[in-house]
Amino acid sequence: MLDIKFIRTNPELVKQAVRNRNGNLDAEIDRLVEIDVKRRELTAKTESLKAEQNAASKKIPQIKKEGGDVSEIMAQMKEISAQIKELDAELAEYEEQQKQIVYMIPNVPDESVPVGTDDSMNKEIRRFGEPTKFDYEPKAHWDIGAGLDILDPETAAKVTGARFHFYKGLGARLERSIISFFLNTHTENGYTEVFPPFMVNRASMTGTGQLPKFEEDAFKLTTNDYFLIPTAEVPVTNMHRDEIIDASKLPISYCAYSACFRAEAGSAGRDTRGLIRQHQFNKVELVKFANPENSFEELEKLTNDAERVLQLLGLPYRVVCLCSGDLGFSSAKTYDIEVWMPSYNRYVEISSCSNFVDFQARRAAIRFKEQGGKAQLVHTLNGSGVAVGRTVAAILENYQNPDGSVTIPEALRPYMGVDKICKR
RNA sequence: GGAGAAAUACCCAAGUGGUGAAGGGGCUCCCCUGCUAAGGGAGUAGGUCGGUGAAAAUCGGCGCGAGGGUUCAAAUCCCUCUUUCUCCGCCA
Repeated sequence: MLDIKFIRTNPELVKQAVRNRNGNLDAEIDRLVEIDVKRRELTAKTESLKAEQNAASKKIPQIKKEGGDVSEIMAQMKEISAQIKELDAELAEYEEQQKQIVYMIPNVPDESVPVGTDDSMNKEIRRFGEPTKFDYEPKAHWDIGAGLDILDPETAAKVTGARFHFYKGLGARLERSIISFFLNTHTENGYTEVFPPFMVNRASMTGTGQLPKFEEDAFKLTTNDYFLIPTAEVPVTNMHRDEIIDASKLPISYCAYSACFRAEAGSAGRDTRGLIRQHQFNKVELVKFANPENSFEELEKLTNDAERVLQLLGLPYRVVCLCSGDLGFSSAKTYDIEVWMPSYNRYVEISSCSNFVDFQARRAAIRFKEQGGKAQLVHTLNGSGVAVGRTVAAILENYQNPDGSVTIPEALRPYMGVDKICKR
C-alpha cells in the first residue's frame, strides 16, 4: 500500500498514476483525504481524553493513601471513560474505511515505466537468439507431448478437472530436471534456496497484495482461513514480515521452488490447450529484499539472473518493460521475459520480474536498520526464475525434430540421463 | 483430536488491580587499573500513531503473544484466538 502521508500531500499524482493504469479512483482518493482529516481530528480528541484519564489514574491512589475522598473524581472519570469508548468506536470506523480505500490503490509506476494502455505499448528492451526456424510444419507442444506419451491432460481431467496435467515417463523427469537445474543455477549464483509451505494465512496474502482485492483468483481452503499459494513470492516475501533486518544483511536473495495454484478466474477459453495456463504449475521464484538506494539495480540483476537459465537452455527470448497499463497491482516496474513459442508464433511470458519498492514492505512491515539509524522500509523484488511448465512447452516446441522426437538441451542432459526423448 | 503448562525488551527473568514494568546477563559509553581478567559509574522498550514546529526539537496516545470484555484504573481478572512446550491418541 501507499503511505497515507504521501497520498494526502500528492493526491493528484496518485490519481494520475491510477489513470495511467487504466483505472480511476478520483472519487475514492478525494474521500480518503477527507476521511484522513476527520480521523486525525478524532485521534487528537480521544488522545487528550486518554491523557486526562492517565493523569487521574495516578492521582486516585495518591488521594486514597492520604485518606481523601475519591468518589467525585471517580464519577468524573467514569464519564470520560464512556466518552473515550464512544470516540474510539467512531475512530475505528474511520480507520476501517481508510484501510479499505488504501488497499484498493495500486502502486505508483516508476518514472522510467512507459505510459500506455495495454501490452501493445510495452517496450522491448533486448532479445536473445532468433525465433526458431523450421523447414517443416512444427507441432504444438500438446501434440508433441501426446505423440511421445509424456503429457496427459485427459487423465488429469478425469481425476481432477480441466487445466490440470499428468506428466509421464521422461516428461515427468523433464519437469523434475528443470526444477533442479534452475535451483542449482540460482544457488551457484548467490541465492539461498528455500522450500516454502504451499499454503499461507490471510495476513501473508494481504502482505504481498493478493488480498483483499484479488480473493477470487486464489484457491481458499474451507477447513482453515488458508490459501493455496499462487506463487512462492507469497510465503518467501512474508518470511520477513514484521521484522527489522540488519542493514548489513541486505540484499537478501532467495530462490524457491513451489507448486503454484491459480483459479484463473476470468480467463475461461484462453490458452485452453497445453501447459500454458494451468490451475497448478511449478515455478522457481527469485525473491530479494534490497536497500532502497539500489533496488532498481537489483531489479536489473534479478532479471539477468532469470534470463541466464534460458540462455543456458538455448531458448530464444526477449525482455520487455511493461507499460503502466499492463503493470501488476503492487509493482512499480516490471520486466517480462518472453520465450519464443512456435505454436503461438510469438513470444510468450515465462517470467515477470518486478520491483515493488516499499509497497509490499509497508503492508507487511518489513524494515531494515543501519547501526544507530532509524528503521526504514526495505524494497522487495521478485521474479520467476522461471516458470517450469512453460519451459517444458518451450523446449518441446523449439527442440522438436521432424520425426516427432525432442532433443534435450545440453544443460539438462546430466539431469535427464538421455539426450533425446523418442517415441517408445 | 484430548489433557495440562507457558508467552514480558537482544537473552534470562520478577511482577496476581493503582504513582515511573524489578533484577540479572549481554551490548554501548565513561572511570579505575603495566596488559588481560576483575572492579566502579551511566545508558540500554525498540517501534508506531498524532499535535506544535522551517528544522533541531518537544508534548501526548498506544505497546507485557493477538483481539475483545469487566473496571475510574488491567501485564495482573474474564472470554476468544494464535504459537510454543510436556503427556496421550492418530499418522507419512
